Amino acid sequence: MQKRGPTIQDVARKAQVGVGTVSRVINDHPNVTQATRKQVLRVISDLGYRPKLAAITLRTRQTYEIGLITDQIATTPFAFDVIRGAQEEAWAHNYLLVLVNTSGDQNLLNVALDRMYDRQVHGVIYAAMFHQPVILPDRFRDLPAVLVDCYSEDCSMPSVVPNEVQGGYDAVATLLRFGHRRIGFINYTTGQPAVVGRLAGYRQALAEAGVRYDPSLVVQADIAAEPVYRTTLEMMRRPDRPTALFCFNDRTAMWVYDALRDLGLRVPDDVAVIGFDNQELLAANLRPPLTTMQLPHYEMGRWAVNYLIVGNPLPALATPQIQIECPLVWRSSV
Amino acid sequence: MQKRGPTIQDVARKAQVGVGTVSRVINDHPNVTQATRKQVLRVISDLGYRPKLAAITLRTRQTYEIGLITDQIATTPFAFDVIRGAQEEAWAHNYLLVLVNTSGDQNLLNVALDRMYDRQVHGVIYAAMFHQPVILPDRFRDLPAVLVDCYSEDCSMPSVVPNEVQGGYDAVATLLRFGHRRIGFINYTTGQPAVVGRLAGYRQALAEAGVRYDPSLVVQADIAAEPVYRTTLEMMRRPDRPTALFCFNDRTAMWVYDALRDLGLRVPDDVAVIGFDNQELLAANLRPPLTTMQLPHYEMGRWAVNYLIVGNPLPALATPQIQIECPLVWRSSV
DNA sequence: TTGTATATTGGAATCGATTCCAATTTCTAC
DNA sequence: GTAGAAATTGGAATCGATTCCAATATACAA
Repeated sequence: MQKRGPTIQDVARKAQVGVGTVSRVINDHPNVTQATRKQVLRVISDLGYRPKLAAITLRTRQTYEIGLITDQIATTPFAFDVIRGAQEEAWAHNYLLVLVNTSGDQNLLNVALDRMYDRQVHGVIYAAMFHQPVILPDRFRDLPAVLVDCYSEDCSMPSVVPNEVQGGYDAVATLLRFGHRRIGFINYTTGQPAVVGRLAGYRQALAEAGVRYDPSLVVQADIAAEPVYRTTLEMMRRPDRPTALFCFNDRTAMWVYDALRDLGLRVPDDVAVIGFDNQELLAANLRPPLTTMQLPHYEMGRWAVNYLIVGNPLPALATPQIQIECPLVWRSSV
Repeated sequence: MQKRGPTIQDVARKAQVGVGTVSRVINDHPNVTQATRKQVLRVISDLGYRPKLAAITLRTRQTYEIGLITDQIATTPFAFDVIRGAQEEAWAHNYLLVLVNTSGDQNLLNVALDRMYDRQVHGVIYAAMFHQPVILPDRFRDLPAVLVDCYSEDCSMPSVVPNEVQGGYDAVATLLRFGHRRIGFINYTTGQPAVVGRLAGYRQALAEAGVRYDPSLVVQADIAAEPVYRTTLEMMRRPDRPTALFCFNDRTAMWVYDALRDLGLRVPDDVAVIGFDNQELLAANLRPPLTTMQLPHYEMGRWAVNYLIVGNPLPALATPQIQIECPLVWRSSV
């Protein structure tokens, strides 16, 4: 319920020109003399006139908004970085972000898409909570859309995901560079891309360094305090225990820290530890602060928005499937 | 760049009725016979017609959107819970959330407000990163607005913040109920509402339980690993060391855990620990999981949106200054 | 000076809904 | 069967911008 505010008609009348002229001034179109332009601008600022987006949209079908649909709120604050990246990129283009969370409910997702459609958003981003394949309703075809941290297996939609292989590779390569040869990998149990990708990176780094792959150094554990704690104890009590541990994520590393401390092993002197995700809250606050691989949520958010607004940077691929690097974040656990 | 999509005119023509009648059907207005209603609905679904929001807005000035402006992205994922709460409440009312982050830049804030104004949003929420007084540009008066996790000192704008006193009180009361009499409080160094409020709660709980207030049990430390670690060591090496520790936040508690472990003290058997904030990522994953007071970010987000949409629940107060309780989250550190 | 090309300008038509009023139909009571 | 009230219905006006076309003003060349 806002008060009405002046319209372009009011400006035109007060400036004694036609509405067309005012419009030309506002939109920096040619064919306006300096004199009239100045005159019109003065009236605009006198009146505090601001064009109403609804009217512009009706005429031009431009909404200057991007819809962001997130599938689920995990306890992890990942979604937030995607939102942040998307918002900043949108802002840089004079767009705004419109948010919906579907809590993983397929019906809600359809309703959300309808809403986006009704608003004539410029495009929609669908962001998953962790890197995974997804199956999406056909409704998505009616709108320009990009997938973030997920992908459709038939590659029918543009997507942007982290480069898990490179992340695993760089993590392990870093440990190798520090002279470690026996590197334990505490992986997660599922078959999701993060799990298989990082393992592939691990093996590739080993291979390139000429270190034989020892399957007994790779274990799988549920991501929970006790399983990880126990698994770590077991692995580190072996006579041929590793000198470095690559952890599936930062939470895992946190429990690994606990186990190591209880074994009297010091990080990084006795054992080097490297994590994954770069969850600031954990990684930066552990003692010692955790060296880890950063998931590029922020960059994925930016990329998606940029793709929707400025278009495909790789015109060769109709529906690009992008992977973004996971950079190393250096702290002091290696 | 969407394809045009059918309009209300198309529906009217195909259903052989006037546009007014179609509008009446869509909006469930009276004075339409069952027969025509059914007929119109059939055409609507045949055509896949959906009313375009821009046109509705132009006519009715209703946008069904709420703007959410956040001041700064801290490392803490608090903002996210506010967003989540606001989004869910908005969705429940058929509204959508529009996001902007200003990174604490006052200029950006003004631009953001202009954008919200141009969009004729129904109302705006300004959310701070931690509980604090704020000074805001006058531009805010032009739009219905609510402050979240902050307030204007002259009480000129409605606001909703956590009840710090109650939080501190309940935390300490809980420890007292478990028989603790010497309760240490590791507070933060600033004079922000959280610091003074929780201390007031601490003292009030003690007083009500008839326990004398011992200033030497209250210390202030910067929120960083080493200061907290050292402070904890000092306090716990005293002969009259406390049997329970109330920590300013969960990160603090995490470092307190470290210090206690290094002193050979066990949680909760030797020392009870209670935190504040309920940052899931930390509190739930510590060993043992941390009992803590929850900051009501989600609820504040909801409250703010609800206030903007359905209006003031306390008509007695023109600009309500709401405090929301911080509930205890029970885990196993007490 | 005059004719032509070019630069400004005003204002009607348009986007797609809602809303209101007048016209028509249906219902009620006698 | 008919007057009067009540229920439907169609469609013009409206919201506030952009855009296009015709009208006017100005510049330029011969």
